[in-house]
Amino acid sequence: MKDCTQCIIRNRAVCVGLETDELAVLGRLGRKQKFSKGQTIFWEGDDAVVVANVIEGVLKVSMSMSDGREQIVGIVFSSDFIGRPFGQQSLHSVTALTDAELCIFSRSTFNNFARQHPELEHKLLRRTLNELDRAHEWMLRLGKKTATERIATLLLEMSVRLGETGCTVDNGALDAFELPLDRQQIGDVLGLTIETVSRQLSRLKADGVIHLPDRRTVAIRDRARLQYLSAAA
Amino acid sequence: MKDCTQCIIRNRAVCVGLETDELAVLGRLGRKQKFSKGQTIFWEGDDAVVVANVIEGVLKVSMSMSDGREQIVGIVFSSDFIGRPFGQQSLHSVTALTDAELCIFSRSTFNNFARQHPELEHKLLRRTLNELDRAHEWMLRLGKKTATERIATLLLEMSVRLGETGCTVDNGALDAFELPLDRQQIGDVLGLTIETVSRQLSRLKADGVIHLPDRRTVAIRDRARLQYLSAAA
DNA sequence: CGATGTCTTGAGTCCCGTCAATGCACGTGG
DNA sequence: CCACGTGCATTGACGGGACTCAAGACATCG
Repeated sequence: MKDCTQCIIRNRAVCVGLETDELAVLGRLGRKQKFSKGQTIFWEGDDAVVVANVIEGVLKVSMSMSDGREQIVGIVFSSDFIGRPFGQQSLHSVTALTDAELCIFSRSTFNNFARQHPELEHKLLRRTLNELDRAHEWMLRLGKKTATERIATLLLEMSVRLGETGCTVDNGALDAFELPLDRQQIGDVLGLTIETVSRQLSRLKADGVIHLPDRRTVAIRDRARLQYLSAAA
Repeated sequence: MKDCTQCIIRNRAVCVGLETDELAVLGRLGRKQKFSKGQTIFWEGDDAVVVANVIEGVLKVSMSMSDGREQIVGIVFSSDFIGRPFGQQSLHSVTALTDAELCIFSRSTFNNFARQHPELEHKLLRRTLNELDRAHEWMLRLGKKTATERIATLLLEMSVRLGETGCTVDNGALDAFELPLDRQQIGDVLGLTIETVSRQLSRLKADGVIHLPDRRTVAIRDRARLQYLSAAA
């Protein structure tokens, strides 16, 4: 990596707040790498050898059971951080849902650098606390919500998070967007089967709440109603 | 707080690693406070004004929806940390499941102290990462597991975590323990109704996997089978 | 134009939720 | 000591929402 100061996620990733010279050091420790849609960055159970910043793209974080059931426990976007610093094994896999570009560090290298740069650890802490909040909200969804509520909640969240991925901070929720997930993956996020997902989406479409121009595209036609259906806490 | 060096969670809480003099400063910033079973430390939606270490007791971390549905998103034990540093609002409530004693700090005071003590922030980061791992495992449970699997998993986890609460690190899983949760709360952890919980427990008892001497006590008679039923990932 | 993978739709089933009654432990007061 | 009330927990009957199984529609690509 030649010049982190020009990085498009410079102001949003964990590296924000580092001095120019520190950034230069960090830059020399990492490398950029591209992954294509469907590629897995690392597997559940692997020794957690790498951590990374997401420069571009959308990736899923997932866990699975021995019989093959899979749960997606997180979706990460541009400027998010992946991997498990200060740990031995990663409990989850990370897979690219779209073509993606990452800024990769070996875990031990990153650990060492982080321990010498409290500002970086602080940013990482804040980020992890936010992730924990989000995980808790997902647990509420999975534990207590109906299929319709789950779908509505996910659509709203995707419209917000996909809207955030631009460089500015304050661009609002999108009314139309392309889902980076197929039906199976939506099911794996929400704890539903592919058929239930499909039926729920069809119903929302029939009710005029959303429009589905093609398999991957969602257009929100009645955001207020979708919000109501999501039973927002 | 007079003397943190004598604290029973001295070697397990986030304060581990602080020098004696730093510990003395931190000690003056906090105060010990007792809560009785059922008392709520802070509410979801409140301004997050306090954070705390759990000295003694078991507490639940929960979120709820406007219509009253409640999901327990975490259970915390002795030496765990509660509250939301570096945030404005707490997204969850924390309530004592047993009589408990906490070491409480105002959030802003703690934030300031933490920012000046990277070692403390580091410990907090590790702890938060562990919590995130645990949250992910819970998501897998809630999203993909059957009622039987969820109950079995919870019983095993409780047997382990209740076994850890002693001062030494390496005491193993307990074969008999008192649940700090009533049936409703078990349901709120697992995303099940009270009746389903009851039926599942009765069935495990009838099958000889566990024994239920009284409402709150669980004795594991066949751990291997319980492990099998939990469909451990 | 088939071949393939993904999505949708339908029919039937089952697990869990709902509603309701009963059981059990504990406490209080007659 | 027993009658009674209260709070949980258990158990049963029933219904519904999501899963399962299976077929059909649709798009993409060779």
